[in-house]
Order: sequence, then structure tokens, then C-alpha cells
Amino acid sequence: MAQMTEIRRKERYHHGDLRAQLVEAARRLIAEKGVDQFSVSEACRVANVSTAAPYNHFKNKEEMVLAVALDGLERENWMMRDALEAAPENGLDRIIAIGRVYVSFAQDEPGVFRLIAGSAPDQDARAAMMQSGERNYDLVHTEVARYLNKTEIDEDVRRRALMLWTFVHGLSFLLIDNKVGLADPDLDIDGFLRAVGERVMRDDTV
Amino acid sequence: MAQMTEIRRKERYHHGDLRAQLVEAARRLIAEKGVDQFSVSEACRVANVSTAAPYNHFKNKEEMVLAVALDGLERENWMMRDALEAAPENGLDRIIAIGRVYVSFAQDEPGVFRLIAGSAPDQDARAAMMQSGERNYDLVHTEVARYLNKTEIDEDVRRRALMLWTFVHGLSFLLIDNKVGLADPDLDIDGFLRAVGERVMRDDTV
DNA sequence: TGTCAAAGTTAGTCCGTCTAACATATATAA
DNA sequence: TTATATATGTTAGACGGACTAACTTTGACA
Repeated sequence: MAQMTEIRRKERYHHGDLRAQLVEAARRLIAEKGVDQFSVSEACRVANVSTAAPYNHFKNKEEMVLAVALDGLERENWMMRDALEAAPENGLDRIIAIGRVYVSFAQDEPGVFRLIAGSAPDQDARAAMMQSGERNYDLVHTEVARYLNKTEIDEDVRRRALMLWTFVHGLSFLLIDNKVGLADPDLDIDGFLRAVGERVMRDDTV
Repeated sequence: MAQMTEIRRKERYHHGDLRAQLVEAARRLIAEKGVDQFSVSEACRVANVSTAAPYNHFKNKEEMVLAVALDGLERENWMMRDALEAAPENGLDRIIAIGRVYVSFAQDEPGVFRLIAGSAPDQDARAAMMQSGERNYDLVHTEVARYLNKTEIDEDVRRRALMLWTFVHGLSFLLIDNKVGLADPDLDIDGFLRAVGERVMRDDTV
């Protein structure tokens, strides 16, 4: 009995959870070298299966990549929630914390970040990405409203949230594409995030 | 004599300017369908040459794509200069005008914009892109300093310029990847740019 | 006018995506 | 327990794109 369970997956005809293994392999490979350099064949090599095997689980390469993107969005959501739990009850720090997660995720997994940032190929994929993305963006709305002592997400909240998103989105790309060095070789990212947060959240009725 | 010049390029063995034609074809194709879907073969079909022909002019596909990117940066530079000439002598409008060009370029040619935004593969390409990109970014520095009535580009100027860049960069991506609809279906881009410009350029010594 | 270099062409390799036909394991039903 | 259906693997191969090698055509210039 013990020996049965010891048999390596790759030595058996059926893997048991090839789908999950392929997504994991794809995630690692994409994180390493980006989507452009990623090939299904390579994921197969990693998972020790034939190049035809994935097509029992994914319609095509795009669908496989989509799975990686959705997984990324979910992990990002967890990280944002974690950051919020660790943040103080009130103040700008909560908003900055979310932004920091966004940028850090991009830096840690540029390939996956690009996937998430990019547009999905077909309608189903688009819908799935939107739904998952919206969950993350809701956190921003909530925190912006909280900071402004508002009970509902009104136009002003949405506008500021969009400014914040625009910012961290742009910063993420500039960082992972090595463009920041051109502008400011040793940028203090945390300080920059705070400065931007202050400007966006500042009361401008004055 | 007249007949000689009338002979279509594609009917002759040597094109005369295949390189330029290929870059133009690549530019159009990439603008239409993005780099991912672009193939050298297709550019060859458009230019009516064999699939081996390009390799007399480009080391590989990457080099061909790089040519399109550099061309894009140069055109962007022209557009920015044009916009500045049409803008008033002073005030925030000059800065907004540059930003508007940045975003419009992304919207008009998303594929080329992504190329410019992305990181180059090898060192030579990186250097070429940096040099060209720096020319465009200098315009921002100059205008920010001008707005602040400064004669030199100091730390404050650089910081604000980076904020502005980060913003239009992020906005461009959000727009071309259809993410803005998620946040604000009918965003007034010009108003948004102005609002951001004001926040970034506002005197904060108060 | 003859020769050389530039810039095309054809043919073919290699690699990746994806499909078709077949094989094997697992789950369910007799 | 055995039979069968289904899920999930495999191999073989079509197809397309990037790129190379060997060859051909053309234009430039001695």
C-alpha cells in the first residue's frame, strides 16, 4: 500500500492532476521568461508528459495562459487583504499598502503581471478576468471611501481610485521595463507612492 | 525611360528599398494586430518577397521589430513638438498637450506603443531605445521646469516629470487594454489629464 | 566589358501548436 | 467480479513560422 502512494506521478500513465501541474509549470516559466518566450511544449517537458496531453485540459495555449492570469489575480487579492490587515485602522497608509502590493507583485512576477494587465483574447476570458479584477479594484474603492469618511462610492471616490490605479499601473510597467532608470536611477518607491497618494487624496475644495 | 520607372518594384528582382518597405509593412501589421500576432512571413507577403529576403536587412525578427519601435519614437517626438508649437506660450496646457500626445499615440497605435513601452532584448537595442526615448522625455523636463519658472532641471522637476510620465503611461495601458471601462465607462480623458496635471504641478510648499 | 558585392531566390531544418487515431486506467453497472 | 464507457494519456503527423545554406540575378565600378 505504501509503495503504491510512493510511485511518482510521472511514472504512472495518468497523472491525477495534470491540469494543476501544468498551470504551476506555466506560472513558473512565464514568471521566469515572460509569455513571449513561454511554450506549451516546455511546460510539458517540466510536467513530463507528451506535447499533446495539455489539450485534454485546455482548448489551446491561450486558455492555459488565462488560467495562470486568473491564478495571479487571486493571489494578488490575498496579498492585498493581508496588507490591509497589517495596516493601521485609518489613514493614508491603508491606500499606500494596496498600491505597494500592486507594484511589488509586478516586480516579483513581471510575466504574470503583464498577463493580468493585458487584454484577454475572447469574450469568456475577458469576462473572467474582469470579474476577478473587479474584486481587487473594489478594495481600492472601499479604502478610498473610508479615507474620505464616505459611506458610498460616489463619483469623487471613483475618480480618485482611478487616479491611484493609473499611477501604480504606470509605475509597475516603468519599473519592470527598466524605464525608471532613465528618469531617476535610484527612485525611492515607497516615498514616491506616498507622495502620489497624498496628492491624489488631498482635499481640493480649498 | 519612362517605362523603366513604371516597372513595379515587386516585378523586379531587386526592390531598391526593401528594408524601408518591410519596416512599413511591419508597422502596419503590428499596429493592426499587435506584436504577438505579427510574423515576418506576413510582412514578406505584403512586400511580395520570399521569407528569406528580410535576413539581408535584419539580423532577426527582433531587429525588425526594433526598427518599428524606433520609428515610432521618432514620430512621437514630432507629434510632441507639433503639439507644443500649437500650445500657448505658458501655463499647464503645454504639459497637458505633451501628455495628450502620449496617450493618443498609444490609442492610435497600441501595438507600436507596447513596443516602445517594452524592454529591448539586447544591449544595443536597449541603448538605441533609451537614446530615442530620452529625447522625448527631455521635452517633459523642459516644460515642467518652464512651468515652475526654473532655469535648471533639478530634483523637484525630475520628480514631477516622473509622476506625469507614470500617469500617462499607466493611463495609456489601461485604455488600450480596455481596463478603464471597469473603473469608469465614460471617462473624460482630457479632463482627467488636466486634473492630474494640476495635482502634480501644484505648489506644495503651502 | 568583366568581375564583385549586394540583395534577391529556393530548399530545407528546427521548433512549436494543434489534431487524429489509438492506448490505458478508472469508475460504474451488470 | 467482470464488462464497458469515459477520462486522460500516447504517438504520428500536418502545418506554419524563424532562420540558414547554397545558389542566382542585378547593378556598380575598375
